Parts: sequence; C-alpha cells; structure tokens
Amino acid sequence: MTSNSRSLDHLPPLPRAFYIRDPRRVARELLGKVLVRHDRGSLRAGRIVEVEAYLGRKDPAAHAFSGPTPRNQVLFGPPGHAYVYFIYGNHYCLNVSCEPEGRGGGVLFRALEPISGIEAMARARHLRLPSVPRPGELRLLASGPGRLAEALGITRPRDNAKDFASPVADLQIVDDGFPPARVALTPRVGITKAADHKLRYLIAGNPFVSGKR
DNA sequence: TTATAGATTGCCT
DNA sequence: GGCAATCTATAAT
Repeated sequence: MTSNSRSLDHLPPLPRAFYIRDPRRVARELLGKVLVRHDRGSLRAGRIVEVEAYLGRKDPAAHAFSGPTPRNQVLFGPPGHAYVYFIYGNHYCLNVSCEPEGRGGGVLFRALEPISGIEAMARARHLRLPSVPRPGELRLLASGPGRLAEALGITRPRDNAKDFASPVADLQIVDDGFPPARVALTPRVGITKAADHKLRYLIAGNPFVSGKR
C-alpha cells in the first residue's frame, strides 16, 4: 500500500472502455484498483480486494436475470455506471455496470482495504477506533458489501446511476500503479441460485476480504 | 392485496 | 452457531 491521498486526488478515473467487457474480466482487473469517494474537499478511498461478477440475463443469481425493471435498469444502460440497491431492509450494495449498453452484466464491490479518510469512514460506520487502529479493527470499516457502502456514504437516492468514468464524478475508480496481485476464485457469497460458479474474485491472502477471520 | 425471499450485519447464547 | 432487524421487489392469491 503506497498511495497517499494527494496522488489519489489527481489520478484520472478508469475509462469507459474498461467496463465494456465481460464482467468476469472487469472483476478480475478491478482487484488492486482504488475506489475513491470525493465529498466537500475531503476524500475516502480504499483498495479493491474483493468483488463478484454477475452475468446478466443468463445468470440466475443476477438482479438482471429477468430483464430490465425500474430497480435494475442501470445494469442495462451504458457501462461504467453505479447500480446501488437496498437489501435486507438495512444495507446498500454498490455495483458497476459492465458490457455494452443493452446487456445486464455487473460487478459487485464486496471489500476494500482502507487507504485514506479512515476517520470519516469510521464516523459513517458509527465506530470509534483507537488513534492507532489494529488491522482487526480496520476490517470493520469496509470488509463486506454493506459495510463498504456505509463507510463511503453510498445510498441509492444519492448514488444510483452515477457515472464512474466521468472526470468530475464524486465516485471514481483509479489505478495508482499497485502491482497486479495473485487472484483467488471462490463461489459467490449469500446466493442460492447458480451457487456453484466461481465468480467471486479476491486478492489471495489479503486480510481485508469479507468473512470471519 | 398479501406473502415471502433476499448479492447482510451485528448482537445473543 | 442462531436469529432479529427492517425494507422492497416480485410472486402468489
């Protein structure tokens, strides 16, 4: 982890072309990139360490499986846009749309390794961290899709349909030159349909992936 | 109109 | 390990 908030602020967002591809390819290549939330001069950022691919209309576990609805229409729009949904009455989850317009592929963001804006993340999560947090405490910030969204202040009313590729977006994904990491593949978490497919991508050995320690 | 499951989390035993 | 919280999209009546 070599980034600081100054450099993150000036890196360009990943281009739209990055997201046009198959969600499996996008998911794999998102690992190691940095998800950045800008607000009012401050920023919160974390390295993407865990994602899941959802394959659109051919994937029974995907929200896009049954075709476009008011809820999921962003998935069928142009690539590189935020699809935010509310789940279990408590949590928001953040995805990015993939593939060319008209197709429903997407990638779910499941865990970040916090890099910057840690105090703001802790406030958003209603946590009190010691001045020198231990890794086990930092994990509580953004290890899990609901936690990640809460840490970055992501909600459907605020963020659904936002364009990740816009240079003025307050939600961006940037490449800070972090070297490619070893990728592990597992089945997706918390689903019942198509549960045997290995479509969960994580940085092997990274302590900030979701789940119990 | 009513019922139910859901891409989760945190607290309880 | 079990389960309640708490909303919504979708299925069933």
